[in-house]
Amino acid sequence: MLKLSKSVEYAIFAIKYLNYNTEDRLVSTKEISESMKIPYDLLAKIMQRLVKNDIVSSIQGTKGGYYLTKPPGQINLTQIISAVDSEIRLTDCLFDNATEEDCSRIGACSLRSPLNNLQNKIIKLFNSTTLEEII
Amino acid sequence: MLKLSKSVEYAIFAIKYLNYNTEDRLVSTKEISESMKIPYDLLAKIMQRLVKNDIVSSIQGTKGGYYLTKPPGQINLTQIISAVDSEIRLTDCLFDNATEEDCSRIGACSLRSPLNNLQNKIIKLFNSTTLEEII
DNA sequence: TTATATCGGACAAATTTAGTCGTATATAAT
DNA sequence: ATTATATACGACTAAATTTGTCCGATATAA
Ligand code: SF4
Ligand code: SF4
Repeated sequence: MLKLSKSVEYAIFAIKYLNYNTEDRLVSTKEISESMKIPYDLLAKIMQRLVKNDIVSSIQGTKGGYYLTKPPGQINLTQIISAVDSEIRLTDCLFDNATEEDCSRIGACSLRSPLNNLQNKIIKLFNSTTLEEII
Repeated sequence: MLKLSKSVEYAIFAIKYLNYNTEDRLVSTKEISESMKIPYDLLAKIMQRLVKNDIVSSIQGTKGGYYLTKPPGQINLTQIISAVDSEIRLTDCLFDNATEEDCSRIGACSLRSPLNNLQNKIIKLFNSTTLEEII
């Protein structure tokens, strides 16, 4: 269906919230969850993935929370999708070292190369779409 | 996951096959199915949708089958996705006359407009990607 | 009349996404 | 030390979507 996942939308909302609230304090998942009306447990996992991908940073413990690792202008859509969902793959074969396990047609498929070009264009578009424009 | 559906891939394979085999004869679903190794019943439905969207034309009955309505250069990815899957919608709200039924945030969502711009760019990219390049 | 084809919708299986739950760990405050 | 509040992590369930199947109807050439 070629849709952004809810998780990606939630991640964008969270980053937006952090961007407006990270002056000298940390923001908790609970605060974002309540303020943006995002299911707490789901958002918690999303935040962890954003941390793992160095988009936000975290401090554990009481009074802990999150803050943006870098300004929104340095965060792009590809990074968020990769962090929160998975790598962008327009088809089952469009990544390095794909084998017949991934798609049995892979050896003789005439679509693979042109679709790879298309995927590169999409990734390029998403690379150039920063959170600054979306927020 | 931002992926092309199998149905879209199958549709492209079918169009490719038609393009190479529609000199003075009709091609049946069975022939495409066997030649391209696509599940017959699924392909049959895909062909019907392509007909409905005027991408291919059909003749019923014995010796019936399909042929391309227009040359591959005049068929683009947006048309195929719309025909075979559904309209491209990057989020639940990104179409004309979306209401709160579609997304409760719709009234006050700051993401909607920028994501709409992004969707337009994707559609533009897909519009400019003709089957001639993919085939 | 028969064989072969498209047409159309209902159905089922498989996969993916969305959301939930339980537990462990970290840390500030009491 | 204990408590309260926070992140971290993984397993699990539920919902939605995609993929594939089945059945009956209609069309038409032989
Ligand atoms: S090899 Fe061809 S059929 Fe298989 S996933 Fe890639 S593009 Fe699709
Ligand atoms: S209104 Fe906002 S939250 Fe709702 S679907 Fe559109 S972009 Fe997403």
